[in-house]
Amino acid sequence: MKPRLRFAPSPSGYLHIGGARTALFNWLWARSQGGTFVLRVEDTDQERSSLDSVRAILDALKWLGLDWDEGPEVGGPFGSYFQSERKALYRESVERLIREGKAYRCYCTKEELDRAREALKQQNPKAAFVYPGTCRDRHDEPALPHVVRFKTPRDGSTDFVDKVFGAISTPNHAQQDFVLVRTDGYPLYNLAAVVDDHAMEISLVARGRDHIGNTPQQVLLYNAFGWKAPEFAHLPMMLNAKGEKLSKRHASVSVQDYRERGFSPMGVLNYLVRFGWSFGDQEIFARSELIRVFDWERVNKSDGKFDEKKFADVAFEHLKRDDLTSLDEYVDWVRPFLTARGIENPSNELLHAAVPGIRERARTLVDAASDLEFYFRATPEMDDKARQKFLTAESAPRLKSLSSALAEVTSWTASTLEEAGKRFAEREGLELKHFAQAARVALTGRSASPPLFDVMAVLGREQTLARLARGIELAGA
RNA sequence: GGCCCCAUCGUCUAGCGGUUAGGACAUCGGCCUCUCACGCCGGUAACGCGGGUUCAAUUCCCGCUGGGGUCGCCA
Repeated sequence: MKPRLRFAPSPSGYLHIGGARTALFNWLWARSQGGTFVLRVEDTDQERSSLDSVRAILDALKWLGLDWDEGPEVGGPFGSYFQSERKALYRESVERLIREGKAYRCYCTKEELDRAREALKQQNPKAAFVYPGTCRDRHDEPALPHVVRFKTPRDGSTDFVDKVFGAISTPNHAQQDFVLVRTDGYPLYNLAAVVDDHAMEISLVARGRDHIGNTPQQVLLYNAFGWKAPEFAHLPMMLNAKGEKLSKRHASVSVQDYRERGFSPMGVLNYLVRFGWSFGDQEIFARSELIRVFDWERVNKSDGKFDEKKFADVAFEHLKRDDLTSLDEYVDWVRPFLTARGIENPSNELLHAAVPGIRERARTLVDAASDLEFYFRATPEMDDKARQKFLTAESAPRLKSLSSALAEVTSWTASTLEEAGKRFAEREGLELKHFAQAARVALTGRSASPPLFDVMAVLGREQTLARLARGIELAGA
């Protein structure tokens, strides 16, 4: 049997980096097994769900390349893939439970319960409020406003085997009569997830460890319905540097943030996959390789702390290596970042020529755009400090003779230019370092750039000589 | 507090009874060099504690300690 997996985000914000990791693990397993990856939108909370969030989450998943076989936009045999459109199914299911005495209507109001919860908290801040079962055996009056609660068995235990954590057993007395349906008729997470996972024939549910506590409740539901529960795999949590739940207070937590910061999709995925999963000493993976080697055996149990430095390094590795990011991809990806810097329609040819020289020094696409900018401005922006330090009166005559020497070069390539430069240096009794920085500032406006003769080769004869001329002017003044 | 779970360098991790406890990031030196990077070489740095089991425990078991999750008409 080919596995069916799902990612079931609730559309109440952007795609969280932890959510992206959950999606990734599900996707990887589906892809590696020739299974199906389902995307289901859990929008049963009318208050918090929004279409904008749906849009943002789909966009982020697409950007990451986590494509889904069934779900929004693509449809599938088990639709709708929006829970808000599946109310009838939940209603039917829960009515059956009530009929069979496995669930009951509860007429306690939220206000009453909140008050009780509050009162208990006053008495004992650490005590947890447990619904006392007031309506368990109350006379049923379906016309009155009510929620529906599950009639949790008072004794025994609920067990399941987790693919990551192994056997987990929870005594039923530790559970309470949890709510299945709200007063407004909308189902709650546990009910909707179970009904849908069953209806959509999900065979393995992989999600964050913060869900491990309601797995027993879901297993209870599967049993009550007489359905076979799927397999479960819980992933260790991603914590912030202090070991707390990851929040935007301490780091960027949305996928969109990393996209905007100029990380590549695989850079993001690679960091995420190594968080809680390992493959010997290997740190860097291409997408296809990941699909080939991913498995649950190597998923860790212990939580980890999110490390932006490591993340940045992994992302850089992907941008740097052309076996991981092709030149064409790089050019496509960096283009919007150049546009953001005011460079309209950067030439494809120039980009292809210039990118190889900057990719090993630009840690992100944002840096890359910054490093590339001078190529696209006939008069590059001058860094004042660089100019004062290197475009000195002493440098002017040197640049002048260098310029003349270069003007003689007939075949304008990095190696012929370098030869010409070295011959020039020898003739003048100079070393490269005596004029390289001045030339660099003239050509790029900065004191740091790719190797001088590479820059000249990319710039071309005309631009090189024009920029040197301007540098000489600035230096001579 | 109840219930559940976890425990190797600062961080991510390898290790699945016998290793000089390995790699990566970070950090600190150095090399390379026309700058900045990349790259290369090297250093500092970990098995939480206490009991068992065993000829032998980082590894298996128990306890402790520490950490995390959860206890909603959120998901």
